[in-house]
Amino acid sequence: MPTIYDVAAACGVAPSTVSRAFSRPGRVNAETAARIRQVAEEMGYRANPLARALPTGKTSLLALVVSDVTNPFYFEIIRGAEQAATEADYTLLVADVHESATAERKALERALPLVEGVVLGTSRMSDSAIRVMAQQRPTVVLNRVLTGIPSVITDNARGARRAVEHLASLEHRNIGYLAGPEASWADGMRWRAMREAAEMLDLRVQRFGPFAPTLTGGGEAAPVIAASNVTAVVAYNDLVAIGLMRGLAALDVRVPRDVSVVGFDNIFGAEICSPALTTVAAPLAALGKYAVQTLLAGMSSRTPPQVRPALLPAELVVRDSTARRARRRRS
Amino acid sequence: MPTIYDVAAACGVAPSTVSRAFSRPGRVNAETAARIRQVAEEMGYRANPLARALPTGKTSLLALVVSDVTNPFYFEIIRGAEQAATEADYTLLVADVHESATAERKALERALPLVEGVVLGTSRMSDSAIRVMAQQRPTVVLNRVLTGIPSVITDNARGARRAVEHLASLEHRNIGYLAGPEASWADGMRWRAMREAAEMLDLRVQRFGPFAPTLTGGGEAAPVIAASNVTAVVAYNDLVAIGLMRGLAALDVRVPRDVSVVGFDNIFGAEICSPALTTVAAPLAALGKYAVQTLLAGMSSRTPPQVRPALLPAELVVRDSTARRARRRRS
DNA sequence: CAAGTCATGGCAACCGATTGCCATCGCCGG
DNA sequence: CCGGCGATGGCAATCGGTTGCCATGACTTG
Repeated sequence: MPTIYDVAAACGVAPSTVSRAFSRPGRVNAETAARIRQVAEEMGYRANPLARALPTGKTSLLALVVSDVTNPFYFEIIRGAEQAATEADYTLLVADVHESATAERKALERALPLVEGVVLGTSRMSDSAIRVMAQQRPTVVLNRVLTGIPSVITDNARGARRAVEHLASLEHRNIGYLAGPEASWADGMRWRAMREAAEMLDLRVQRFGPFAPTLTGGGEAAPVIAASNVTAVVAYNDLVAIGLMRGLAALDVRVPRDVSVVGFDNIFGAEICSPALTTVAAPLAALGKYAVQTLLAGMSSRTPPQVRPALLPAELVVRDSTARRARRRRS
Repeated sequence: MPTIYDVAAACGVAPSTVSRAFSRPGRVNAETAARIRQVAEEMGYRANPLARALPTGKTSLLALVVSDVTNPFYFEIIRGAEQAATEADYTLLVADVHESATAERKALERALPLVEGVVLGTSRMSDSAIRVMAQQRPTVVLNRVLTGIPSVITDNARGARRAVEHLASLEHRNIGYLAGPEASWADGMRWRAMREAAEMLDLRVQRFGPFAPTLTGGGEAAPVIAASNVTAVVAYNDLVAIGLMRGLAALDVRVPRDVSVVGFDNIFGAEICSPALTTVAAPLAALGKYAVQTLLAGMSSRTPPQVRPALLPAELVVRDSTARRARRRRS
């Protein structure tokens, strides 16, 4: 690999001039610069990003920390984030932390010195740990609010409201909520919004769980729901909802005939499962993209910007897992 | 951030000694080393990976290039790869190239100087381009064979054979294959193995397509299949198979009653779609893990190892999308 | 006791870029 | 004709580790 020294020698100029020909366009004579670039091109010169990063700190690397890469929730987020990063000439480092707070710390420890900024997808770390992190590197948090730290969140309240309204319009009066992890900020939001919406519409809501935010977790909820008197269920997320539907099917409870089910997030899979899942669609790609853009914005301006969390709209996608309440529950 | 110079000053030794205390355990007096480590610990010293990487080239970074992060095919591969990387104290850089050869080149160009090695998930690049790449950095190719370059592949031939045998045992005599992208190495393998297996069992196979390896691609295949005389279809991959099933459902062709469908890969979604998909399960996590391990092995030994591609077994997972051939096709 | 070996630590070059500061030169206005 | 300014290019320090080589001193061995 040729270096600026090689190019400089070939051009008969100093290395610093070569460097400036690339990074300080106006700083060097136009003709000289053109000649240098020409020669560099011919020699196949590429700047070594490590060498550049050492004195400047500009690695052009951003980290996206996700709790579980195999969770379809992240697919579109990753893609959106990567797109925004690429557009800004950054490379995205996706770190999977396997739902473990310790793995998360280790992954961050490893990646932090390399990256210029961090996007924390639904982190399992404590607020204070995140704040410590945010002092080391510009940070944006996804789907969680920490005062003082920029965050991008889905408008879950609105989504939950839509879901409850939808169920109410189908004459459900008795709704269940399948709770996710206690530590989940989104879970709290969703539950609260549901309760409020239910109160407005004069419905009854019950909380079940917590359950693991996985297919298995949803499956475990099935007997609980089957034994309850709710005619509709809103699940913490799509994975749980799908797991629940499969569990209910195994118990011979039909969806949506006997029980209506609504999920959250609209992940890949919500559409292909059977019955296709009615769900509150989170703007996943936009979430990832906007998070990275916010991060980059915060990195370029010296002043910590954006005090308020950015709220991205959620919409209800009605599919086949919700239906008008049956006259009576099956025995 | 304290540096080795700070630690050295605090200990009254030379920076080189501090460096060796960490990287050359035996090279420095045990007591001195212990003292240095102690002081370093107290000062919160962390080696700067950039500074270390500059002279040594050891970035502890590996790249995994995937054609599309949102393709569920990659989820487990990514996880397996990341696990193997983490175990070896490496960090995995996942690059999404959006199914575009040019984006792939650009992403590689950006990442290559940073990483010590590359795993190419189903690459869209030409063989020669890959060979050029492989000269720059140790490379392992996934699901594709290039002589001279280590590769890890699924035993598609065996999988395809199993699929055909399964269909034969269900009395299907007339089988269709939904082809994937022309450029796909796996597509060629699967089709060839199917033909051979069909010949052995005295079945008839027809090739349809190519179709895009997506849900949409599968949907587009539905009318073609409906109009054909095959009673069973093997699709290029699960995404196509699921798309096909949805398309057939829309045309009122029932699966598996009218047509049996088999996919490839056993992605997330194969299990939750309806009917649950019978598919040739690729050992996805193992594939990713083994690819990284092969890469690391190749990096440590100076000699290019492993001439033969590693063949990982594929198994048929029988679910609900295949059934005994009906007496007659619906009109 | 002399010569050789080993353990230990320091010096300084090096990786490849960036950048503050200085030198040179041409040109301009006074 | 002189002082000053802008344009241009070079020098050398710097980022933070790594490592080849050398110096020192202790210990072993014949």
